[in-house]
Amino acid sequence: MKLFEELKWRGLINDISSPELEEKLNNGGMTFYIGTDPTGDSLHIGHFSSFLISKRLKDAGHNPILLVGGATGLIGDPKPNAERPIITKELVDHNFNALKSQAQKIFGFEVVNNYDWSKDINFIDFLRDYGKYFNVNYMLAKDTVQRRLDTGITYTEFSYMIMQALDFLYLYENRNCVMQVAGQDQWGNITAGIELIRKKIGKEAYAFTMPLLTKADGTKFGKSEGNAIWLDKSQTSSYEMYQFFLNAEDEMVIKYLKYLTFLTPEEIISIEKEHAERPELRMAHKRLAEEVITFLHGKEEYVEAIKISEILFSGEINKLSKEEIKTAFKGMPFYELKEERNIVDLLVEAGVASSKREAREFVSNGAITMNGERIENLELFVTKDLTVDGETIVIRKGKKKYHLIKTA
RNA sequence: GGAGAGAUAGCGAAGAGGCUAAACGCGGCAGACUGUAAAUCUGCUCCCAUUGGGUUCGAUGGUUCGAAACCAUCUCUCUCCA
Repeated sequence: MKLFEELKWRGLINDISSPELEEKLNNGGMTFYIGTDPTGDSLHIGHFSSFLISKRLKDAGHNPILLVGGATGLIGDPKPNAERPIITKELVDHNFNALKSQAQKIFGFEVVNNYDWSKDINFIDFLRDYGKYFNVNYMLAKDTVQRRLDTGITYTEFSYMIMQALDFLYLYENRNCVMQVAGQDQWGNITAGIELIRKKIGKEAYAFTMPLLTKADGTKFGKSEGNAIWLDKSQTSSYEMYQFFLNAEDEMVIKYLKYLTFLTPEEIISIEKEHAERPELRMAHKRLAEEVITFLHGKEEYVEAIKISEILFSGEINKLSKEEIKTAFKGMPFYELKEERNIVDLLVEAGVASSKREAREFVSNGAITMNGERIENLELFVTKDLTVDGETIVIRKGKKKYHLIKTA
């Protein structure tokens, strides 16, 4: 399978700037860029899918540049319904450095910052040298702007696409970067760039976008119990990530395999077949988790994640040895129990519940187990005698959320 | 600058003086059923509390026994006009 055909098969191509891109992609040798804004200080699973595509292109002989938007991050990409709050330069700076080091560590990409070439453009030159190439009517027609016309959009965010177009132009002229790859929501910004390059220097630039990865119900992919899945294992442990993929909806799992792994089409097709026959075994989910965790955290972490999962879901925590407990919960944050506590107070203090009211609700619902045993007594007094190994109490809320209590 | 409309809990959206801690929908969190899935059903979802209490409806003042609702001023948003 040639590169383009494979990308298409994986469902990674949403829009494409021109038909001749197919051949160019297959031939290799293009320098391209993919961008993200430093709105947070860590990469999450959403970045992962788009950065992986860069890796795929790199492996096929293209040359990726990762742009982290130190300048565009100061402006804000228009969201569908609301203006973004402006964030401080210090924060953007901090986020930039964090994302840069993560991206280099995980993917090994060259990282550039659009602040470097945007910061010195003065307003008059900007209007004379670039503003003349943007027709407001054309800008208004963009989807990102259209959607904001009745809720309002400031000049600042309206200008975002110009900044992104300037980036493309700059990289084209200075780095011979002829292609941009991004999520489908960037299409408007990208075509603004292609247009600028054509008008200002008379050159042809290319781009394609990938569909945004969603869950089966169309909502955002990459959240678990309200928390984002981060790529850094200190923020999202391998165990949590394993659980995230294992819990993925059946109807999406094959799509995720295509998006998020380097398994060959043949392998994925055979997994799909197996999954269709025995969905309850969740072979596809397990393979997905294996591929992603191994790529991000390494084989050892993956093995560890499985081990922890098996122990926790066997429900027989009280049968574990001290050593096994240690292994299972290695690296998991814990709450230190200093003195004896009523169960309700403990749940709040340990962060299991957010208020006593909620803590009572959990207990009366039967959502709380302690060392594998369901707690239903609101008056229960938690003492050292309740530890499973002399120092640890394992609290489970609901089916999947675990908390550790250690006694001093 | 002028004329209208609006601002309600995480979001959307009712409410037009006491029955309102505020309908309904979404989202979120639990429970049941399952395969640690989906769908479905049930409960919870401002804060603290065992009954009960405390703070809310853009902001600040006021009218009233009593205001999210009425009045005044202010802030912000949208639509239209020049």
